[in-house]
Amino acid sequence: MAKRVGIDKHAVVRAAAKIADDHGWDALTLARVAKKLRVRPPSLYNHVGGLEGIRRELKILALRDLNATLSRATIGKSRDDAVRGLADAYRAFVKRHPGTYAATMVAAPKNDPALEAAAGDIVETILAVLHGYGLDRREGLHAIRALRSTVHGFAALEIAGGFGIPLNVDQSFDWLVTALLAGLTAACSKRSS
Amino acid sequence: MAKRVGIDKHAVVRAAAKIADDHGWDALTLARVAKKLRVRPPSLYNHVGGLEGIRRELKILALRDLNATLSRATIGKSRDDAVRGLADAYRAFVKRHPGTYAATMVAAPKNDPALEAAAGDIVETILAVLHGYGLDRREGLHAIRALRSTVHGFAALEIAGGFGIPLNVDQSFDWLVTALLAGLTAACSKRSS
DNA sequence: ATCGCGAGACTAATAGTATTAGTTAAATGC
DNA sequence: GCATTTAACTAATACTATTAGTCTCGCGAT
Repeated sequence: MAKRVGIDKHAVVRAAAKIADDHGWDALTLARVAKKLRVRPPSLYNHVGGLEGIRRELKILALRDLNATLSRATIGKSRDDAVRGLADAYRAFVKRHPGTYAATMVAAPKNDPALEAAAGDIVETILAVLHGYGLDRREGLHAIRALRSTVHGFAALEIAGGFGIPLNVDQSFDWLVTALLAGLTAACSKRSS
Repeated sequence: MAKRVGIDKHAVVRAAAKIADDHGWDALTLARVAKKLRVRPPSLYNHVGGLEGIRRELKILALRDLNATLSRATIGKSRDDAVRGLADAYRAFVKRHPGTYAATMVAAPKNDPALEAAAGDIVETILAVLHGYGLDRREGLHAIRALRSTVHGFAALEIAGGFGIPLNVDQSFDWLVTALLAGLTAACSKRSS
């Protein structure tokens, strides 16, 4: 028999990421991953916990990659510059890796330390970006949620084809981020008054 | 044989909506819909075009229901009041009908007049709400995208369990809408200057 | 009232999915 | 060099959607 093809967990997850990005989240099946790796589907169980396991691994990978991307996009910047850099990087990541990003949105079971750590790191990254606005912790958390909601919502609608009208999408995104920055500045000045 | 159970397309779609809302979008299968209607899966093909057909019908239903909800929430209001009413109604709809709402997010094939009409109606509704700000058409379309992105993003993250930190979610939503209103007002005054 | 036919249910069969159990051979460790 | 572990396999099970073909109920026309 053909033995020791030489795959490991990392190879499985990378193959899964490529399939999800190239053909959509729904195309991510064990059969397809196995085919790409030139292996029979049951063999994958030696490396990952079935389809659910692959999705979980992919989610962790996606959160880490996203965090790395966001961190890289904000070094040396502060306040509005940093927020714009973060927003642009976030949106670019989603457009570049739609399937991988979709993995971050699937509901996950509780008590998964690796997953929670990866998610928490992103919160930390965004919190650091917002630090320059001098918001207190409570306002900062509201602002994080607002920023995530805004960018996620726009990117999600964009890749779902939700923007049918022929109007420049980059400009719309810029408009949205500008509006949010105005709100952020307003919250900032309200606090300092 | 058991004949003439008495189901029609509408009954199928309603059953599908209930399943999606109660057990999640992924639980929407032909087998499950058939079971709920006390019918064998192939019988459903007499009323809808398979699973894809059910999803399409559900998407149309969802868009119409959402539009009706949004319209109802904004009558008699204008400007910030109307936007807040719209945002609250949108979020409430998503929380009340998560599966139905998920149907609105699935990619659909082009050239589907019923679908495009339903989607266009929502754009019209939001555009009417934004009319009070005196934005030109281009700004208005940017604002629509911003508003949709914002509310969709927040609601999507909320039902996906993306807000793990113990901080009042209603307050966060209010914070976000307020920030967006600040941006909207800023865009409005910039134009009138 | 009954005949005919279409609508709407059914059964059977196919193909694709994940998953588990049990097997075998290759690579690794002593 | 031998034993053990690892990683592949095959086979089988239980889902899923879907198509084809059948049957019968009920309605409309005669």
